[in-house]
This record gives sequence, C-alpha cells and structure tokens, in this order.
Amino acid sequence: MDDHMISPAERRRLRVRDSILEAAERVFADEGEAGLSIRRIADEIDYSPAAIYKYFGSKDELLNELKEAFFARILTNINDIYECSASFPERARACVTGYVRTALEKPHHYIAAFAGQAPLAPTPSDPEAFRSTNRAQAFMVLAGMVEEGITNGHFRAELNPLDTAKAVWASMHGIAMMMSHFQTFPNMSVLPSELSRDAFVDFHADLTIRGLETHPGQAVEKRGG
Amino acid sequence: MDDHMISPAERRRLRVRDSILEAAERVFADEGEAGLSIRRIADEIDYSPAAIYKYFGSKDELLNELKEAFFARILTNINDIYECSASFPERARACVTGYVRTALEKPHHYIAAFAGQAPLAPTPSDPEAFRSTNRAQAFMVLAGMVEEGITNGHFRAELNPLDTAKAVWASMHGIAMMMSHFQTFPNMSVLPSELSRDAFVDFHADLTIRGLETHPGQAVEKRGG
DNA sequence: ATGATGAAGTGAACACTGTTCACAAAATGA
DNA sequence: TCATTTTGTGAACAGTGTTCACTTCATCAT
Repeated sequence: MDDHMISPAERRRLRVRDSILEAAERVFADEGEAGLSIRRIADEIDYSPAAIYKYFGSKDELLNELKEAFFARILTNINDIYECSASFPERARACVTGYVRTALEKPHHYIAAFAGQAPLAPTPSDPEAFRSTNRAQAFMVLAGMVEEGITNGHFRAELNPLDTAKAVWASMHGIAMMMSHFQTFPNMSVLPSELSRDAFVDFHADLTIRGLETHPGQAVEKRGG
Repeated sequence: MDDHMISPAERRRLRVRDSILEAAERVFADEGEAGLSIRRIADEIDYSPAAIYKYFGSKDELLNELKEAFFARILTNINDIYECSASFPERARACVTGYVRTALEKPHHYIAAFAGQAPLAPTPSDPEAFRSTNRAQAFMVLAGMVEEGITNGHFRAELNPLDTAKAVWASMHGIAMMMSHFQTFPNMSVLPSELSRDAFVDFHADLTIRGLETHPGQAVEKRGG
C-alpha cells in the first residue's frame, strides 16, 4: 500500500490549505478575531470566499486549527522546561512562567481560545480524542509536575495532584488572560505597579507555587523515593 | 433649580430604557453574547431596531451598561463580605470565594466582560472616572484586604499591597473564567475531580491565600497596630 | 486521443448582523 | 393653534458566514 505516497495534487492542495491558515494566522495575530473574516482571508490569498469552504468546513473549524496549533506551541515550551535539568522548586516555577510567557506571545490567540462560548474540548466524552488534544497534554505535564513535587516533599502531601494541577492551571490562566486583555497589566494607568510585566509574571508564579509548598520559599530535604 | 424633579416624560423614557436593558439582560443571561442582537431585543420589547439607538449610542454601549451593573453586584457582595465580622484569615478567603461565586452566578456576563477586545477600562487616563468604576472599586476592596493582612501579620511584610492584590485578582479571575467557560470544571469528563464545584472554589482560594501568608494554614498572633 | 469522473474554484444569492437616515407621529411648549 | 422637539419607524447600506448551481480543470480508464 502507498499510504506514505502523496500525489502532486495532494501536495498542491495542502499548500493552498496552508496558505489559508498562514493568512488567517497573520491577520489574526495582527488584528484579533474581530478583523478576521472569510472574505478578508480570501482577499489575502487571491481566492474567492467560497473557495475556503473546500478546505475548511466552517470558520470555527479554521479557527480551532489556529488555536490548537497555538496550544501545541505552549505544550512544546512547557515540555522543554519540564524536562530541563534545573532542580525542583525552580523547575516548578519555570513551568508556570513558561506557560504564561508563551501565552503572552500571541494575546489575541490566547483570548480567542477561551472566549468562544463553545465548550473548548472538541470531544469531551471520548477519552482517546481528549488525551490527544494539545490542551490536555499541556495539562498532563502540569499534573506530572505537581505529582513530582509531592513525592519530592516540596509540595504538601495532602494535595490531590489532579485537582491541584487544575487550580494552578486556573491561576496561570488568570494572569495570562489578564495580561493579554489589558496590554499594560499590571501597570494600570491609575494604579501603577512597581514591577515590570516580566517581573510580575515571576511574582505571580511565586505566589502560586508557594501555596503548594510545605515550607514556602525555603529549601527542603527530600522525603520519599 | 429643579434638578431632582423629573418630568413624566423623563420617567416614561427611563422606563423604556430599562425595559431595553431588562430584555437584553434576559437574553444575554440565557443565550450569551452570541444570541444577543439588536433586532432580538427590539422584538422582545415590541419596538423597531432603530428605536434602540434613541436610548443607546451603540450595542457596545448597551453591553457595557450590563457589564457594569454586573460588576456592581460583585462589588456589593465583596464589600459586604469584607465588612462582616469574621476574623481575618477567614475573611480574606471569604473575599476571594465571594468574588468567584458571584461571578459564577452569570457566567456569560463574566466571560463577556473580559472577552471584548476593547480595553475594558472606559477612561484609563482619567483617574477620577476610573476610580468611579465598579471594577476599580471592587479591586480597591481587595487591595485593602491585602493591606490589612500585612499590618495584621498574617501576610508577609515584604509584599507590595497593590501588586499583590493584582496577583490575587488575576488568580480569582482565572478560576472564575475557567468555571464560567467549562460548565463542569473542575470535573472534566475524562479527568474527574474529587471536589464539587463549590469545594473547588474553596480549595483554590485556600491555595491563593496561602501564597501570601507568613505561616500558611496556621493561626498567628497579631503583630503591628 | 477521447470521454467520463470528480475535484477546484467562482459569482450570486440567502439570511443574518450593527447602524444610519429620511420621514411620520406624537408630545411638548409658546 | 402653531412651532419645535422628541419618539418611533421602514428602508436601506455595508458587512458577516454560508450555500449552491455553475464552470473550469486535472486526473484516469478505455
């Protein structure tokens, strides 16, 4: 069988498809979801609006692909950080700040990914499909990190890894959203901050991780295996 | 001068205006921002679409009024909690959970309030106008709470009250968003939770406040004045 | 080479959106 | 009673996502 062989036609099709995604990505990053219309994409790549529907079932489908690609980026980054050689408490903080910093690279994407009212999970009921989601994978890295911290002795033993990971995710999500939405947060015009955006991300991560630690902000000897 | 006197005409006008807001509120709460169109509101109150523009400059203006009203609700709740007689560490946690719980009463509103790409602050440059915002007031309550905790000795002395309040707000915002968006969070189909939604709010608030505390999860003697 | 099959691409339309504007109806003030 | 302002409307404009009959074109079997 020639599964791996793709005809020139298929290659051509894929190229057009990618050009659609690329144009959408460009407009989206620059002008946000508001500025992104099918007709606009069509103009950008010199096709008719209807042509796009030969490649994507709907605008939402197209957008979902952009969002998933973005979460794939976050996943890669968070994974790289998790697997780096830094010792534990720093690694945990680096995971959190890494997520936020990657999210802030494309504010419009991050906002859009959670703005749509549709339940974000494409297939909530199917475990297989869910676990293949980039979002889910990024979350599992986080959960693994929490679990490691617990067996480490750095994090409190009574914590439930999954629920704790969800709570940490929620907090990360909060600051990512806040800073994506308000371009100058935490330095709001009337309520100035002493911290730069970068420093604030670190500060917030520190608070978040502190909430999990057995001896917050202090070194601790290893406990279990 | 008869500033306080309002003519029957004005009273009538206000009544129509309110009916518009009320209809919008109803549709919005039920079906979210997607289901809310000018024509839909017009249908609901038996007016023509154009009539609405005699009462509101634009759809955004109308929506902003809904959102502000919602934040006023949050402000009231958070204020009530802050001024209640409970002793400190519990009061801090109650503030956080109160914010989140009020937000969760109208998920669509909360999402919409932060989904619009426009900088949420109506007048970022004008301090006067900003401070009159319900959002700003709710935030100041939070900042006051943090400051009290610091002078209390419950919260670490090295914390900057304003920046800390912003970080706490971000975390609260995160869980509020998450639970508004995913209707079953933290109980996701494939990643079930041991905690009910209510218990999870408490859990998250505990983690958040712990990050600020001098002796997390323990009683502490008062320090300063 | 020829004719058939299906994919790629299009223009025009549909149903919807927020918004505007000339105009009518009604209430108000002189 | 007349003039003026306010309140409300229908029709239209420009925009949206989407569909569909239609052409154009590449592929493939005979």
